[in-house]
Amino acid sequence: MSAHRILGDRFAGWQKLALDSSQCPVRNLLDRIGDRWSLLILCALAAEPRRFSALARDVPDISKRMLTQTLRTLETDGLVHREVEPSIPPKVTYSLTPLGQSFAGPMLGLIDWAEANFAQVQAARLRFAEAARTYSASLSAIASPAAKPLAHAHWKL
Amino acid sequence: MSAHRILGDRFAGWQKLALDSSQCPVRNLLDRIGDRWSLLILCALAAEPRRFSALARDVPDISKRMLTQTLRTLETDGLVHREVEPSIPPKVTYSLTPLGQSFAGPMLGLIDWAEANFAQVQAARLRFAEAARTYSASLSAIASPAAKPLAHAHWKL
DNA sequence: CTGGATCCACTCTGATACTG
DNA sequence: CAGTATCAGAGTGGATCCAG
Repeated sequence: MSAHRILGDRFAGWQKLALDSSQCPVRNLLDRIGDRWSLLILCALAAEPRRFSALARDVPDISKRMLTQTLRTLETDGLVHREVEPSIPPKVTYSLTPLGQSFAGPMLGLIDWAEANFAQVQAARLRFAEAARTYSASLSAIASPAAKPLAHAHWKL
Repeated sequence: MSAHRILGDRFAGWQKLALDSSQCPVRNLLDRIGDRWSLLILCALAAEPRRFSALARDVPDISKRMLTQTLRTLETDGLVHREVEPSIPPKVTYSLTPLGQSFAGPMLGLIDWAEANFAQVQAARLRFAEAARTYSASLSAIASPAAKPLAHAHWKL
């Protein structure tokens, strides 16, 4: 039985719960990793535990604000451990918890798919853009001669 | 070799590309599935091809606006196929493309993890909330007697 | 060094009304 | 039925300045 059939069967069971976002595991998960930075930080920490400033360097273009915020959320959810060494200046080291490491498997699956199929996605986008261009060109080509023939035009596209 | 180590090794290779969001497969993928509805719609379509109004019924609380927009994006990326039957009233059926079906595997991995570990995440949140409550209580307890002792207090937490 | 606080711009989303 | 158009509100992320 293929994966997409299993997935479909699974879906039916959610419909009652999905109404309540806080009770749906999938919605909850997406609220966390669906942002711009969580996955990237998780990947960085999977490589090795890092200090705050090391993360700021290695995760491109993230601001301190978002780094702090994202780390705090991941810590709250038990995916990341925060270790404070009370020296001056302070050293704070972040690492993956066992729970965080267990997430690496599914995450890797997702990443593999993304890398393997990115070219196809890009190709699909190009096809779509080309189709839209051709369509609008055909529209403007017949715009002057007649006005009414355009009715329902997009139904037939 | 464990998944989180492999993931870490992978991360190093991105750092040059991750600067350019449009060239990073992972960033691109997140831009799509990171929203509220894409994954839910993909799951619904994995069960079986559906018409627009059927999707609107089965995906809880989605507005027509977001349904249209999300489907269009998924179609642009080549994950969803849009079939128009030019009758009156029109019938539009959406289904997964082969590319969309191939995504079901990684997606299922993610969902399995979410369902298996949701309880742990919730527990972690409770622990965190409790810790915060205890901490702020201890703060207010010593707030009156002395003002200075609070310095660096959160370092020691 | 590791953040917290504030202000601002932008995006995402939903509600409503209209069209072919 | 299957959308599109427009508006308004909430949420998100960034820049900057400040503090322990």
